[in-house]
Amino acid sequence: MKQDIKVSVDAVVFGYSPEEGIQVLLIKRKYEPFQKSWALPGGLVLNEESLEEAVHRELQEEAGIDVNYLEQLYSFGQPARDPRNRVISVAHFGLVRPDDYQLSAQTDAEDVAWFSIKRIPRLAFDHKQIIDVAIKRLRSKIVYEPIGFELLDKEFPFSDLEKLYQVLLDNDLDRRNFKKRIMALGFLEEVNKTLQRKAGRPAKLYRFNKKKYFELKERGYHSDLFYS
Amino acid sequence: MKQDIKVSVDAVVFGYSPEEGIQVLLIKRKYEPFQKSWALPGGLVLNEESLEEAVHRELQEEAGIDVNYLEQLYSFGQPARDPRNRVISVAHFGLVRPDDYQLSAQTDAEDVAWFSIKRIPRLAFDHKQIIDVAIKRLRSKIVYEPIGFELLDKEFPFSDLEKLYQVLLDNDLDRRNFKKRIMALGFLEEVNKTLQRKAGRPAKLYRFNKKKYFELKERGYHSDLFYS
DNA sequence: GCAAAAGTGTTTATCTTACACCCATGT
DNA sequence: ACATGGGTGTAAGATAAACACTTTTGC
Repeated sequence: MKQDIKVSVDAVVFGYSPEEGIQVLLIKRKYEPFQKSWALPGGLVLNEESLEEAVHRELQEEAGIDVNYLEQLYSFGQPARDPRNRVISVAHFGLVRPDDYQLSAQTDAEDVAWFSIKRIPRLAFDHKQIIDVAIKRLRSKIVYEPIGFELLDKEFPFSDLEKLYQVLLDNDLDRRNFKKRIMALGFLEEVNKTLQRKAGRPAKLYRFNKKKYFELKERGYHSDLFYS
Repeated sequence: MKQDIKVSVDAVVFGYSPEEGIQVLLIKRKYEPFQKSWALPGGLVLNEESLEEAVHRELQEEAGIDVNYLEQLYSFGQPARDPRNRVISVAHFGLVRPDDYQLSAQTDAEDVAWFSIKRIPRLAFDHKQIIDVAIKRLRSKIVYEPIGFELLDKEFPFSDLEKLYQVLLDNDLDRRNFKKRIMALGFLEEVNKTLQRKAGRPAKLYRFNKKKYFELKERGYHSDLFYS
């Protein structure tokens, strides 16, 4: 009757680009079970490392990336979720700017790639479910915490932010009202540059001032970004 | 280098009474480590049971109660949180009407009791931290989901709900505005009874209509109970 | 000069807040 | 009759929503 359960971590890492929308990072498994299936990066926790450390290590080992935002998502522990042994997975949720890294399959993975969340292949284990939970978390979190910025370039045109919110919340939002609301929050600042991506008028660039955000937050200031 | 980590569940079960405020269920440990310390009910997950089942079982075994609301809270996995082996605890968050049960220490616990969250004794392991996270979750969740009703009698005077929200959010709320908002949500219904607890005019009793709530929720209806 | 994307204010409607007195009961 | 807790509406202020034309660039 001795307990025989293993503990792993998995990471749902989201990226974004105005062309591809929201993407998720997947690896192709090198070994059984689910050999050659796409799956979330992750693996067993080592005896001496924290859960977070395990996630960072696995992301490094399997995909060669380093997220700039990470939080715990949920622990998945159904007895039958792994066909071999019982494995409880502490799933995490991460955000990264895809352009910051060149993906490279490392030791444990045969391949790594970004997939649009609209076209996710069949996945190993219960990883599809985990992604669904993560997407829900992303959608709900983005309305009350400024995590969207972690997905955009450090300096970005305002329209990127607009598109990100539209893609995530898929409601048409009024550009003028959106800008008013965001600017009223007080932590977005204009940098003195412009960017032109294709045609059209060049866009001013903006930057998320994280320090200012935390100052405002400290002062008991609270405001949802959107109520809709 | 084989993984040597155990998996446990712990439960932060909240109760409420208008006199005592928010209370948390604790047990006094029978065995080492932390023998005779107060601690959260919980214990190792069995090989064949789900995490939720483990929580229900432990609550039954240690305190003789059955919660009517339960959700996963967070997994605590710092390598040093248990002095013996490494144990990862999947903490849960539960709500119960204290009057529904007579607490009774069972096999693994020497004692069980409710403690006001204002007077929590020194606890075993990192359980104080876990409770802090749970309180935060309770406070934040009660503003956007009607979980408060799980803490009140099935039929309750409106003032109980008022007091619950005041205690939790500790802001003075306007009784008239509060009632308007709650009633506008459309899932609280008057039952045709009154209750008199001490002096004063007898209070009408109300009931949370869970079915109506889920109907409204299905229809894409969303509304925060409070923004403050 | 026209297509493409960025930039920008005002008015109206809705929602939130502030506020105070009367009612029904027990003692 | 008074103390205790329960019940109730309205007006002012704040916030969100609706709405469309001009600007700057590349081709």
